[in-house]
Amino acid sequence: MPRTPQYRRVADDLRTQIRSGALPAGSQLPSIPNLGKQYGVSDDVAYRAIETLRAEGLVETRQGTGSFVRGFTLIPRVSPNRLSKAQWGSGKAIQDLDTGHRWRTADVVVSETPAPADIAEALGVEEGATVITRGRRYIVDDRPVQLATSFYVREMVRGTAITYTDTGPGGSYARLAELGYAPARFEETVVARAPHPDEAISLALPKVGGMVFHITRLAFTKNDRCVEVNHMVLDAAAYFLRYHFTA
Amino acid sequence: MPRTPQYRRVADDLRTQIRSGALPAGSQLPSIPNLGKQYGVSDDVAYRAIETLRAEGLVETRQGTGSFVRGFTLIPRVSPNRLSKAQWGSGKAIQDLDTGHRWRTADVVVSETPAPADIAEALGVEEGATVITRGRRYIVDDRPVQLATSFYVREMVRGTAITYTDTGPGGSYARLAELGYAPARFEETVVARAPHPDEAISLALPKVGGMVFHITRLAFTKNDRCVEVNHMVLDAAAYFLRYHFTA
DNA sequence: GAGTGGTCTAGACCACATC
DNA sequence: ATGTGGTCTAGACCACTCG
Repeated sequence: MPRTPQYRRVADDLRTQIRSGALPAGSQLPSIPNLGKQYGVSDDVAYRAIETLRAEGLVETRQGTGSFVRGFTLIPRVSPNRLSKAQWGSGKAIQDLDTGHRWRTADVVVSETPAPADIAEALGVEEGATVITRGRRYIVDDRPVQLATSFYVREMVRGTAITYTDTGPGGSYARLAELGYAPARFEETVVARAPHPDEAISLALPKVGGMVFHITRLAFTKNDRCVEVNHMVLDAAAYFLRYHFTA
Repeated sequence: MPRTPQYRRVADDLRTQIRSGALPAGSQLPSIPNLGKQYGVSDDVAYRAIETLRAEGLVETRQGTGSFVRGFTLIPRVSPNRLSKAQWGSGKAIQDLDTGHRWRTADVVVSETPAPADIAEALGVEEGATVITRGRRYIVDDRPVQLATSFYVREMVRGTAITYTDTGPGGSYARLAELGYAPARFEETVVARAPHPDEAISLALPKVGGMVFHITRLAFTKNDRCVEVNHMVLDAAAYFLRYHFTA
């Protein structure tokens, strides 16, 4: 008869209170010393109980302030729609489609770097060849939720607005289309993994238990030329992904 | 100057050894007491270092035996292909496509249950109406990696092979097609979350730090009738997902 | 039985946020 | 200054696995 550990008992009890609504979203949990007293356990056990809930994405902690019940609204990311030609063909930014949230981008940085092996292979250039990279961070409702880095073949995009921090109406796909490289199809690869330390900082993830979606998207022209590689790292607790396809 | 905690130093060092190949896949890590002595920290700190690596999916622990470096081969799950009509139209099982691994299913259980709200809404029946469920577990290379439960409208499939444990050549989609309900398009919704306790057991996930993909797939006929809801729970450390779509 | 992982305590100390 | 989270120790005890 494997008796359930104390930290689990505490976590289970708090989880029940959260799900039942007794502890509504945004409300503050009892402090760690208080939890310890309430349940008759040591502070360390109370800490680990909260750590467990944090790993489950139910609770969010602010240093020196307290732990709070998180809201559950996941951001939809509906793939075929957001990349449809109708979108970027007419000046709309991709993220305008992901409804009901206040978007903004930050820390846009464009640079030239040698291509890592996987990027080079996808883009069809030599490993170490110079490629253009566009990095940026997406912030939704004041919460950093996504990092993205796009890679382009330098000769293809040199001197266009893709190399500016503002790519202009319709974004980079509209610019690629103007160059005769309109994306026709996409391939996305999704893995879930723990964040790297720098990603954990940029996305304000908890030190333990945070997870990210790592999505790699390749954009191909109708001639099957790969014209963009986009590496995205999303806070997995903030998003759901939706895909459509036919039989 | 935020000095890095000890358990992190230990974890970082082990992680480096793993990535560098000094600790190859399958090899055993030093025991917790030994780690503590080596790094001059308490056993508890050594434990938490290993706990961190486990949360990152790098290490796997067997009770009373030791901790071991995990392998990295992810199972591909390529969605449009595996559900193409050509597949189930001609007697092939879906998983035959996911190459290079030894598949088998286990614990197939068919039953009739009252429909939960979300299922009922998707299938277009009353909440609580009786639906057919098909649960099963997928095992790859002797490792349980996926749970799946499909839901069907009872009146639609009663008396067909869908209600048997073996659905016959081409599987349930072939049977639906024979009934005039051939799936024409699919919608998949992906979230990453911590496993429920029962899922953690069925998938043999670590008690802390394990993550699952929860994928909900709806199958629609060409008349936009939803004929199947499929809930899948995948060990997120075992899979990568791939999707194709057009602009 | 000996070695392994897993849980727990009491108390200590640090870092951070708020007043 | 006080209260919050976060890390650490030394030692204890339990459960599991293997020989």
